Amino acid sequence: MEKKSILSEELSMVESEDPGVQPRKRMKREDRDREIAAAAVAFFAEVGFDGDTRELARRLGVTQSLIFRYFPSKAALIERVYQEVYVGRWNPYWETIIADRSVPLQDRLIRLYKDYSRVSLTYDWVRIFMFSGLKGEDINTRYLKFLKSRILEPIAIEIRAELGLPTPEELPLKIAEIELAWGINSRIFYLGQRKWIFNMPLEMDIDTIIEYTIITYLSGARTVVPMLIKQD
Amino acid sequence: MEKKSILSEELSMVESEDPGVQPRKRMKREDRDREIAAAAVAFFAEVGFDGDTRELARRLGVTQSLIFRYFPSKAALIERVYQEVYVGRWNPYWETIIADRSVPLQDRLIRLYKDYSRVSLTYDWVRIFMFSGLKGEDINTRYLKFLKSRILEPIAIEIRAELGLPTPEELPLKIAEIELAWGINSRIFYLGQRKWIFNMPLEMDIDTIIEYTIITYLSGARTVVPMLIKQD
DNA sequence: ATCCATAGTAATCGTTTGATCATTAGATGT
DNA sequence: ACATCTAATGATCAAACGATTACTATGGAT
Repeated sequence: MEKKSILSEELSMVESEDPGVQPRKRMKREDRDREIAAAAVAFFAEVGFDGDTRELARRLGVTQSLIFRYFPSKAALIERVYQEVYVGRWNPYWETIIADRSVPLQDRLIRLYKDYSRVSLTYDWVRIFMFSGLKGEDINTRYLKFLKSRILEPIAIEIRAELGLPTPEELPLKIAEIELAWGINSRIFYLGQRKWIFNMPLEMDIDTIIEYTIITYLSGARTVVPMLIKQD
Repeated sequence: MEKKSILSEELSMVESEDPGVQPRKRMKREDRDREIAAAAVAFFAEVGFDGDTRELARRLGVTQSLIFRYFPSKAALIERVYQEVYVGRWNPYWETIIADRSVPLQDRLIRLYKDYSRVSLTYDWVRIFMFSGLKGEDINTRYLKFLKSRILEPIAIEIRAELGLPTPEELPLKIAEIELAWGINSRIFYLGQRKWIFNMPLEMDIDTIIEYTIITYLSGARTVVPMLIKQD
């Protein structure tokens, strides 16, 4: 692919064979580390975790062996990608929005999901999430369990309060109530899948869809939740 | 892996090294073709399309080269998998359920999605759909466009009728109305993802969740649809 | 019983890919 | 200007993988 003659230094001022050939940048260990990690997120999000390290190196403008001087193995690099995406992008603020009863529930949910979608409806996030899930990584399971306890169950609790129904202390949350909250989440996440995986461009503004989604669900909840908490 | 001494024929009656070693089955071309295709669906659903043909052959109990005697390339085999899954499993009956106004809309939708879920919420289907989507195949886009025209838009039309609102001829369907139908679909499909990709076992019966989902959506639709068709 | 079309195999080729290691060169302190 | 530390390179290995080809053996027709 790339020719490197012995005369290359004589030609160094003239050579412009490739637009992306820097002479050889020497970066601080920490900076290069972050650069590789960031590029790996974008690269694996695009082609999946079977993407080869040579192509990743090419996009970084470095040699393939350099990647292995920063990460002991490809698996370790992928582990780092998970850290960047799952751990690094969680915003604890989301958890506080839900519980703030000085704001109407509908407004809270709309604000929450508009904000959440800024992170979880990005190209990188949606695709990494699916690639790692399909790979069988348990980090997805852990993430969703975390999401369930920090977002979905709180939503179910707030719907109880909104409808003037018993608190979870008085009457434990039914599984079906949590399923309802899963419903909101699945609706939103699927928008990202349509856009970033299935190549079905959304014909509406995402924020507007989120508004309709929340309104629809709250309206549905008013009918369904009183009904389902009466059952055994 | 597999030892084959010159004496193997002498031992042929005694040898039981592997439970799965048949002497060498000679099948009719058409049967073997279908067998390979079926095994390929299950295999690629499990490991993704980067799964190697040697492993697939091992599971079939044949040599790797045999696969290439039935399919000119791995890409052709994958194409066959798409045919099996996308084309082969669509049931035109679904389209007729929706339009049957002798049955209450809620019942029609529940019946439709219970039946649809028997196909599209299987291990193979969910995973093949995601793997091919992530691979960038346009068959997913085509499938979803088909689904939109055959299922989602009809649902939006029936909701209009149910609520005594103008027909699409009188007032064209709004994008937001179709989005609502996407909402039902995403909710259902996500159940399959939780179960078959994210390893989050569902704590409720799928059929029951489908019932609640339809009820919730119809209830939400009663509130939202009259609201959104009034807008410009 | 024999023939023969063809289902199936074994061996092998050329790439691709993760990983290793000896060597080169860029920045920093003195 | 020089020495030194180490970031970065280039060459290479071994295993994995898609694909090809020459050969083997099975079962139905005669």
